[in-house]
Amino acid sequence: MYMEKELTIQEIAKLTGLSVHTLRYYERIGLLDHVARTNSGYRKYSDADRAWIEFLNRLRATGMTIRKMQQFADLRRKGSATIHERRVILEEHQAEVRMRLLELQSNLESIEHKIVHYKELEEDELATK
Amino acid sequence: MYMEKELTIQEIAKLTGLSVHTLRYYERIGLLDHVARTNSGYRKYSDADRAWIEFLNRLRATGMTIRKMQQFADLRRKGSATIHERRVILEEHQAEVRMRLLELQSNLESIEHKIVHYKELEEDELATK
DNA sequence: GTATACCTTTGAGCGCGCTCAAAGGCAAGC
DNA sequence: GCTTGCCTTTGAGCGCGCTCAAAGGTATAC
Repeated sequence: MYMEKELTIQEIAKLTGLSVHTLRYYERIGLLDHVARTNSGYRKYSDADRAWIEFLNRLRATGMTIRKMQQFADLRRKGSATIHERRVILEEHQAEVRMRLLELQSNLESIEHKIVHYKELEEDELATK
Repeated sequence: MYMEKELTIQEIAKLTGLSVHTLRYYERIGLLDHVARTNSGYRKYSDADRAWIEFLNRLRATGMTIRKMQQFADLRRKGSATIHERRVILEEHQAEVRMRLLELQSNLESIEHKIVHYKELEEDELATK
């Protein structure tokens, strides 16, 4: 039988890149379901917890606000009846991220032009010395 | 002779997308050089001001912090002797933005996979009804 | 000349996403 | 059994990037 490894808060922090403070904070605000505890009250994280945290990390890394992630987590708690609603949220988010990517690329290009301009100025500087 | 149009704070706000509050704030913290005034003390923005603000906007849109922008603005005030230093800052920023772009694309792909997964779940749901 | 709609400055306040402090309990080593 | 270093909860604090409030001056219309 496959035994799931249970992780301490330190271990899950290391694996997910979140701080232990942030892990407790995310639980407090409902981003994570109430995490299982040992007899003495210490948190123990399951592989499912880990997968969910890593998904939250991707939402966060793409700029989703905590409020939106809370909405998503709430729907998830309600079960499979909310799958469509969750997909809609992700699709809206996807569209936003794609737009931001385009803008980012466009702004990056402008900055790259500026860099070229500075290079030319530096070369002129050298030429007249 | 080409006459430069001088713009009121409202006009420059509309053109650059910054609020009038933010324009005054940027000036206070040294992102903008002291802007010219009318006799009665009202700000009047030049085309050069406008170009600089639009450049700041691109730095901001690509995630440069205000502190970094202040450094850049300080170098700019010191004149052409700092061109090389400014280029270095922009190149470092460029590298960071490129990395963030890659991460963003990778995270977006994961989210897109999740969307596909949700679609499949929805179809299964329909099939069993 | 007065209403109203702008402008000025300075300093305070806010929303976000954490981050930390306080006070106390638990686990493992010696 | 005591030390060291972890864990718990609750509530306060912080840094960032604005955003607004207060108090007062100015410009234009009527």
